[in-house]
Amino acid sequence: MRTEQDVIRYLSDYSDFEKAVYVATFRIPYGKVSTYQKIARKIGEPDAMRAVANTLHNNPLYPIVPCWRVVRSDGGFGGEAKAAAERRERVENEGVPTADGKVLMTDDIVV
DNA sequence: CCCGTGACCGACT
DNA sequence: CAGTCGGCCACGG
Repeated sequence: MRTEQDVIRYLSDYSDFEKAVYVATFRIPYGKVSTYQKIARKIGEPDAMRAVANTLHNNPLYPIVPCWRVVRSDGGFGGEAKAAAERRERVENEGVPTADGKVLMTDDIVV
């Protein structure tokens, strides 16, 4: 369970949409982040950012698939407060700059 | 097939 | 600047 192929194999029972979401997220490099909207665009479903969020919420491959590296467009972390705080810590531990509980959405860290 | 749900977004009070 | 609102969408019941 390390390569992208492993991820796809594990998700064999999931929909193509879900596979695409997890694979795209799997590609986000350490120390960087992406947004629900960008992931949606990447997989060819520009208006499905909401569905992307739902999918990541049920991430069956945590922590193989780094879902915590996906944030809202404004750099904030959604979801339940406690869980959101954990994701924020993880992101900060990877060296991503934050302020006021939000990621500083600079072009050098947002993929 | 319709309906509710939700880790969203942008525009508009 | 904090809320609200309508639009969008995959998924499960």
